[in-house]
Amino acid sequence: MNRKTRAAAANMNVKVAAQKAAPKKRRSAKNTSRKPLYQQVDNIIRQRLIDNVWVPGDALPSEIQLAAELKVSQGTVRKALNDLVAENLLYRRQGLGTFVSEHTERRALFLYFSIVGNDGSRLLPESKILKCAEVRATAEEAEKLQLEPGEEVVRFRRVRFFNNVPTIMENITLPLEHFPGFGTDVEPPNNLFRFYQSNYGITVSKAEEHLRAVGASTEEAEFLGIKKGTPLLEIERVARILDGRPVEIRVSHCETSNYRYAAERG
Amino acid sequence: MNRKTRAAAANMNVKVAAQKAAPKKRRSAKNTSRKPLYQQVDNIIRQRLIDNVWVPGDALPSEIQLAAELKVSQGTVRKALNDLVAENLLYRRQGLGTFVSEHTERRALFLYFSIVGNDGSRLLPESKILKCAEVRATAEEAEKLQLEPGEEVVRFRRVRFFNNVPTIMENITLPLEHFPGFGTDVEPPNNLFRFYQSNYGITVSKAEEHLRAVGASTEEAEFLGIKKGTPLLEIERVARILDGRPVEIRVSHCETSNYRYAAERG
DNA sequence: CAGTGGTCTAGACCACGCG
DNA sequence: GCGTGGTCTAGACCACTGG
Repeated sequence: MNRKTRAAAANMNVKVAAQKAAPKKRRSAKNTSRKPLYQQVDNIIRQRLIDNVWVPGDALPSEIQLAAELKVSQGTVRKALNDLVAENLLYRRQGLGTFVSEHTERRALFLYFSIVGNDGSRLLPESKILKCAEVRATAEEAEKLQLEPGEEVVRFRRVRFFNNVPTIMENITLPLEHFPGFGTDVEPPNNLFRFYQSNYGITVSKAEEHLRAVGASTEEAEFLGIKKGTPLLEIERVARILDGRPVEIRVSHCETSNYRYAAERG
Repeated sequence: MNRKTRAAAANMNVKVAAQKAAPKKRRSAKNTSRKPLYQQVDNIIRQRLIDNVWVPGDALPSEIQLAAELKVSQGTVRKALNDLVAENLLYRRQGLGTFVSEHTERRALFLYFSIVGNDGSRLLPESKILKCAEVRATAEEAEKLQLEPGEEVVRFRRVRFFNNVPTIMENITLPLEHFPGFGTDVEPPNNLFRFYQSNYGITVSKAEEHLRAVGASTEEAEFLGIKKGTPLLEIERVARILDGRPVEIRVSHCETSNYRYAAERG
């Protein structure tokens, strides 16, 4: 349902910091704040993304318009925008404009799903939810989600399939505060990040993953059709929104005889 | 021993592509090649790094000097340099200059070693080599190292310790062609990438990693003090040099009850 | 065609590191 | 003080997109 609380915004005091060069004349006041102009511009735009002044899919004003509004040169705006593009928050298309990134299927697949076939092929799994409940956060969950101990969370478990072969067992924990009605009012779909975005206005922008090897539990062995104790790849992920606040914990156990977790370094 | 074959270089025909604007006058020939100027500059610098015209630790000429040499504006050189900095090939220090990146302990730790403690702490393991031999590449090794099947490689096995606790078992394979005398003339040290760089002029610049869960072999169980079949985290890594050619395969099996593999996404 | 981002230039001043 | 990279501006032209 609903979407974007779209802040009242845009009535903010524009004017970035201080004045720049009057190329041939005297210098006047210097940059009063400490940060470079383009970082201030970056922060203003970033804050507008956080405040949903512009939501995923929207086009931003053109460089020239932003430059005029913020009283800086086009080049300074460009640098700020390019930094945001490098962070995957925006993308630009020549001749069209600058847009807020969305969690498309493709984006989810390449940016937040690291499991590939043994040959390197990428495919998105299907999902089946096993159970779902509103419960109190454990101490560990509360710490990772920056909640008070005992605060309410939604916790659910699902199994994921590649070509109808069960391969991954997942536990997902969400702070109930940010996801009212989750799992009771509506059935969560396969692509959760897009769901968070379209239904709760919550855009995941980065995540940390920690991996280890564990043995399959009795339940996992049953679902995955393997022996108890079979080595599984555990991926624990904490996903964060634009301002860095954590909004999801996901612990996945993957059967890796036919799949791999892929990463690049350097 | 030795280092840098430092190409004869620098006698190359400078002059990037075509001529730029004479701001107020007529336009002349356009950019004859297809690529943007700054990419051509990037490629020239990149090639000089590949050719060891500049070796790790060296300072590059200043932006102004490069701009003059290549007949482009300082801004164009700057963009090319910043792109290379973003790839970790160079680094810049205000007031000092632009330098070629080295494989320092710190760089190795943060860029190419992903194992952290359960609390997120980073520490470098010690190593003990178990065996080392020059052998023929298997079909799989040959394919991953882009060699002809049966070509000679150096293969060695080592165990790695955190605080004297054996935690990781590794198999490493190198093409003998690039590493003459490896493991016979000299004992390979703990930090291999720096060793490759200082002794063979080979700089690893990126790597792909593939992870899965496996059970400990009899030998691994013995060395790591665990039961056979205990789940271990397998990290298979192919390391590449500047021009993309693979130079090392490393397969690590990590005992992850006290350690994690850490990654960031997004 | 007008409007967008992409490239390129020229030149100014700032901040830093070192002698 | 001088040379380095870092920031910022102004303005030109190119390349792509859409109506």
